[in-house]
Amino acid sequence: MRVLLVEDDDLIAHGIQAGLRARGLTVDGVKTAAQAETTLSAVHCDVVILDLGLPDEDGMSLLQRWRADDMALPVLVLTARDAVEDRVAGLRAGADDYLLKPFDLDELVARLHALLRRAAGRSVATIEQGALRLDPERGEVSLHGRPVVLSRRELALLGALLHARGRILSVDQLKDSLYGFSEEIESNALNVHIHHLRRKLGADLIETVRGVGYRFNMGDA
Amino acid sequence: MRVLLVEDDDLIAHGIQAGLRARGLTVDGVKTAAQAETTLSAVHCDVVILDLGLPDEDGMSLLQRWRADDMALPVLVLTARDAVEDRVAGLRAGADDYLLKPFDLDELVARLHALLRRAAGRSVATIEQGALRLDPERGEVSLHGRPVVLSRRELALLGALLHARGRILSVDQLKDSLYGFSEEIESNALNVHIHHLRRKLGADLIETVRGVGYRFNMGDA
DNA sequence: AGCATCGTTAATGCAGCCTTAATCAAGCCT
DNA sequence: AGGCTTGATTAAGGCTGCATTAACGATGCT
Repeated sequence: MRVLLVEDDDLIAHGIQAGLRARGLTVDGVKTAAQAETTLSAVHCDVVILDLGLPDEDGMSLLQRWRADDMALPVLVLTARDAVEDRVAGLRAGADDYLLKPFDLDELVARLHALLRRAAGRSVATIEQGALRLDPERGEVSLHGRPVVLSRRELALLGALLHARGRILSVDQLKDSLYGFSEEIESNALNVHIHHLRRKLGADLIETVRGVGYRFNMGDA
Repeated sequence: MRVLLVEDDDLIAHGIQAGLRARGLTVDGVKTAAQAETTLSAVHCDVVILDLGLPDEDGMSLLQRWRADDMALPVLVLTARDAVEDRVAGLRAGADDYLLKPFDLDELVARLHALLRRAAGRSVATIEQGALRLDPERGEVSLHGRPVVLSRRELALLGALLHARGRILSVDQLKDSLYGFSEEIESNALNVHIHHLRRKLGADLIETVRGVGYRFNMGDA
């Protein structure tokens, strides 16, 4: 899952990025509304975290513009102000959720996952597919009821594949989902992670489509 | 299916070509309006992807000229994101579809297939003929309900034959459909692919018309 | 600081696909 | 019937892409 973080305060931005990355989310951080727009038009993101106090444009008006343009991405608004009317105005401007600063990182993560869930049309926190169960929020996976320990990258990869619900994802698409703008990779690392996932979950769960990409095998219940 | 890609940016062009080829489409890439015209007059194509920002002539005027000349080929226009009015103008100038850059490759492929479908007068995504079913977009084939795995060339060949709806296609026509301008072949490779197709689908589906070519046998349900 | 785990890189091996080419079968002609 | 042309069949080789493994470096934990 890839998150765009729009936050001009370096300290806060850094903290959020570290926290989210540690929990397996991919984060692109930008500091201005203009950069946010550029990034969104260039890469695929799943959710936006938007601080309202930006240097170049008020976050609220940016959000309103997005919604006017039919930008459907879930947006979580961060606001320092404790004014109640800000909250109302934020939601009215099209925010899907909001959080007052200072906030608890765990709470932010929980709300992000809730937004992602809602955007995917799921009502429960876990994704089940056949004998596999994934709880993205807690980072827990089980197969046939037995817990399986996955690393950060493996979790992100499995999440992306499951999220695609059996559609084929190219290596580039998977890379987009696993690696932020600032951490591109050169090698076949993704290949290796696929291999590790297969070793832990069984070779048949992830299917190779030669010349195109990979897909999660939904075939067997 | 053969696609003419008119795009001057090497990076974008290369990405599109790789993606389309991986999905079994044949692509000829050119960089200028002049080359596009030359190519179109020389070889048969099924659809054109046209970037509006060309070095020698504005894509829009090129398109208008084509339409004035009764060029009926489906054209998908690529345009930069910010030019909303371009979209309107593009459609008015005769584009059959448009896509904003940057775009998702899957979306491009989906729209191309939609255009091809529309041009062929089909409303559904799959082609059914007797016990055979082909989904060109997903690259899936089934015979008597059982899935059959075909390679890239086999898919392209079967697609061309089905697209012709029982008309005879000469070996040269089939080659045109399978191989782009830059990848001509010398040998009887096409013969071999015909053989493989017959082995997988049954010998009677593809009929040989001696001295002329091949045709898909529509006779038997 | 030392240890452990994870992630990336890079090298190697394997498999599938495509083409080539050689041989075989079948029409067609004289 | 015999030879010639055209297509069918099969095997072999190369290429490409993916799988696999090992090693190195980074990071975090104790």
